[in-house]
Amino acid sequence: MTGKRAAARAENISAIKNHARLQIATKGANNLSLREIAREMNLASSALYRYFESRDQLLTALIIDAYDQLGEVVEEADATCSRNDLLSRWSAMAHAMREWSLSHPADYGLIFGTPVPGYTAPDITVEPGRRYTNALMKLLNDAHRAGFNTALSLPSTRGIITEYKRVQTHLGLKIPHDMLLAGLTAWAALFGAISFEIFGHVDAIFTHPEIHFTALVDSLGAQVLGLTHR
Amino acid sequence: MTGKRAAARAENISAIKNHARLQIATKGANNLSLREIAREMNLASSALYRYFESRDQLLTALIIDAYDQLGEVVEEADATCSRNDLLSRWSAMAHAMREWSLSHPADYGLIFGTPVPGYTAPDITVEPGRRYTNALMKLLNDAHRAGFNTALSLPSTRGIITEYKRVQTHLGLKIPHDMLLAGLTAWAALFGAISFEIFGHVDAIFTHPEIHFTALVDSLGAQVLGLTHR
DNA sequence: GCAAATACAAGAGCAGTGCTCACTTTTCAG
DNA sequence: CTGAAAAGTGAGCACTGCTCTTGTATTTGC
Repeated sequence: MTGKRAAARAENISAIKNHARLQIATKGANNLSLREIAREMNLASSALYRYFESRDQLLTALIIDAYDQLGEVVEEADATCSRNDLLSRWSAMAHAMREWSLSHPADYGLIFGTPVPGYTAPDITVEPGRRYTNALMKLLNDAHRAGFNTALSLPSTRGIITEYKRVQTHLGLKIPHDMLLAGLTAWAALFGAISFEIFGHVDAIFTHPEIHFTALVDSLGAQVLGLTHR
Repeated sequence: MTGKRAAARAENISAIKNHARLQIATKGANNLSLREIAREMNLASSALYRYFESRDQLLTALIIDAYDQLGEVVEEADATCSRNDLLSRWSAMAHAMREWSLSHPADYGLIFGTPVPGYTAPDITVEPGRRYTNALMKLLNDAHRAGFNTALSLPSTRGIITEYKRVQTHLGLKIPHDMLLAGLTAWAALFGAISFEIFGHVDAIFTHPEIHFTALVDSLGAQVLGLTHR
């Protein structure tokens, strides 16, 4: 089959993406300009449409890449830890996520920031989007199987039981509901903290955000596993 | 001073804002078009520049409005509760924030979503931006003065002590460091949860997000106040 | 009350955008 | 070697934010 051509095509696609990423990082996703990419690549603007159907499709490709990168980073961090050391695994994954986010703020904004009202992410994005969540879910499952019990208890109202049962089956989790709540809380706090930092809402508050982040992650981990801290 | 003219001006300004809000809600902040606003108002596009220097300035005005609305909603929710019922106050404020966010997703995205890289929010936005935070901070202070103690304890490393001292003075908080950590965690989890819901990251997971949200808020409140849940 | 100052509005125009289409050039397979 | 498919071109459409000049309405100082 094609040799020269396919190689050139793959190279062009990644070159376009790289230029796009740089533009998004410097001028924002709104100001991503296909024409400018074309200019930088010494190409007619219309030539780009041989590689991406539209601006939105380019963005979708970048979103998928970002999800994949994040997932890989998290999986790698998890893999470096001893399977039984659940606290370390959680901590490693959380810090890996923060560091990736800080070094790729534009990509982070792309996947966790304001979505375009009309634009519903294509189905192709859901699978890579689940990659990092799956790693966290596995950790929860492992924690349960290792015999950990969350400290907090949740009210057993009718509503929450049925709701969390659905969540369990949907996420493929077989853990007690209180642990599920603790896990979801940790998940929310993690992203809340990272988002605040990335989006510049705590610039004036912290001088060393990583110190606070470490404390936050440690206490969340201890809470999920039901350990009195230290 | 001016009578007819000033009234017309104020009316025009709010009319422009309303059109802008509608556009942002339906087509996203990126696709906000001054020309389209002008068309809808039967005005020349250049006439809008008598009211707002630029597109960015219009957005800034909307951001300030959004912060103010959010702050007001939170303050009102707080005011409906008995001063001593700290759990209810926390719960009321949290739910008020979620409900405002759900009914004003575009405004939420404007203030908590992906910022424009080059665009640093003008100083005018910081004061209204602190309004809702101040309400939460006051709650933390009141909780401390009422004698509550957070359950979790944090490691007293050199770094975190100096860092949190800075945070204390910056936020005007005189509370123990462990309570500060618990408060910041609750803050992050609250926004993480709301962001996930508004930005559509949990659409497939929850069928009744408010049920989970209630459980989340309750357990966070109990944790900050050092209560074993229920 | 009237003229001067001020605010408002209009419209043409500039440089930029995403995207399409007819067209030419390059590459690859049979 | 040839013909089809892929890649690249450039003009053009309808749109954008924003500026500048020109004309009109309103407010203000005298």
